[in-house]
Amino acid sequence: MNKLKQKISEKTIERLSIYRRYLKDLQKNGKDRVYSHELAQLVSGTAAQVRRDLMQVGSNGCSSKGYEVSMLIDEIAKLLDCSEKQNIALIGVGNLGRALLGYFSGSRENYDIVALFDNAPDKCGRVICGKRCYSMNQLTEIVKEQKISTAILAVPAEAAEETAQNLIDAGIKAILNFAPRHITTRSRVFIETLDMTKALEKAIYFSRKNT
Amino acid sequence: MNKLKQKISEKTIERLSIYRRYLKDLQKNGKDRVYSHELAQLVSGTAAQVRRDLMQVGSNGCSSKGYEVSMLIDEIAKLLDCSEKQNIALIGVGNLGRALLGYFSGSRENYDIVALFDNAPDKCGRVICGKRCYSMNQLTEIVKEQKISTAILAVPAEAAEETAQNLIDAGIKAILNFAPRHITTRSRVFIETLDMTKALEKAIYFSRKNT
DNA sequence: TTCACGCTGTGTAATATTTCACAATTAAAG
DNA sequence: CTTTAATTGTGAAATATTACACAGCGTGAA
Repeated sequence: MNKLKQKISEKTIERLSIYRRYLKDLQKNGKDRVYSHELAQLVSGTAAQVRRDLMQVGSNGCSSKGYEVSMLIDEIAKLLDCSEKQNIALIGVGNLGRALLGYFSGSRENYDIVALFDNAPDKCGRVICGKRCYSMNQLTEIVKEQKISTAILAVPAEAAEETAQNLIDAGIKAILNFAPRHITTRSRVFIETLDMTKALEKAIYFSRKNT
Repeated sequence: MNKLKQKISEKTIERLSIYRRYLKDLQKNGKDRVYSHELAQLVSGTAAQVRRDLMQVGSNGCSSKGYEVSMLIDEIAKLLDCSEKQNIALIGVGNLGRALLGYFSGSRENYDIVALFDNAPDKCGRVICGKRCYSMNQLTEIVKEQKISTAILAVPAEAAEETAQNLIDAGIKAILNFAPRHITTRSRVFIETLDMTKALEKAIYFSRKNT
């Protein structure tokens, strides 16, 4: 029934994350069923697209009653989440880094920032927002010790590439990069860049085109 | 020569922004020519793709010498930038908002954050990082007064949709949304959502899939 | 000049992603 | 039970995006 291991596209993974967040809201509000066209609005997509996405998680929609919210959440979790909680490192504890620390701290079930890294002497050694800050030369050690799989990179642009390489060398498997640099690597590490400058310039461009 | 007004895709606009940032670096370093395959590395793309992108800005590449850096920068600016500097509003002056304010302040030539908005009484009325913070009910007034075209939305998820609607009503033409909510609207306003939670969950997912 | 090389510009092919459209299924009403 | 209305799952079409491949041109060397 479940066609095992057809690779799921990045776009679908992104949408699944969005669906799940909304489904959890629905659950909180006591709604226990949902239709594909309701989810479609969330991503400015079509109902058919939603159904295709959900098929890939082994969907269990019911004709004319839609999908069961709690089951969908479970199915998506089975796909997106690892069985054990994922440990995340935050690299760079400047203004942006601290904001991200606050943003990602709290009620996350399946991942958590467990270590900070920064070379500034006034930061490393300290505990910031409840997390210990280490210097970069402890990276490999801590990554191993805490089984950290993923890093959030919030260092200045000039330091991004070198730092990313250090992360890769330390055994990190994925990087969420906030520095305005697209990082290239020949390794199999997954790098997702959230380029805020690019996004703002794009928004400014289309502010004039969408009359 | 320049085939007027074939619509340029969002993806191309994003890449152009990235090319330009790199080109400015090259210029600073005294390099005055660049090949399409050099730019291709930046976006993990192919040389052909870069050449297609550059064609759309009216490219002027020269066989066997590549593109002239300063001319490319000018051509891209002619496409991406407006003639006058764009005024930006930042909505939500929490931790993330302040970090974004720092991030986007400084040496930007073609846009600038000129006004902050937040309803917290300890913030509105004050000047933060050199920018005045207003309360949300002054929005329409200030947007008109300062000719603000674009807003950066950094409010909590619960407030995102309502605030976005207020922005649209006030005449904003584009929104860069940092709240973890996908905002739907029937208006022609351009909305770009930078969904950090989605991005992190995606990174975590692929940290396990990329062997 | 002539040749060889390397790069651009672009038609065409290939791939990825989304949408359409409809048979099958379920629920509910009569 | 039969009919009606609504929704799912999915093949096939449509669209969007990327990559290939090569003609043509400029450059530099002989």
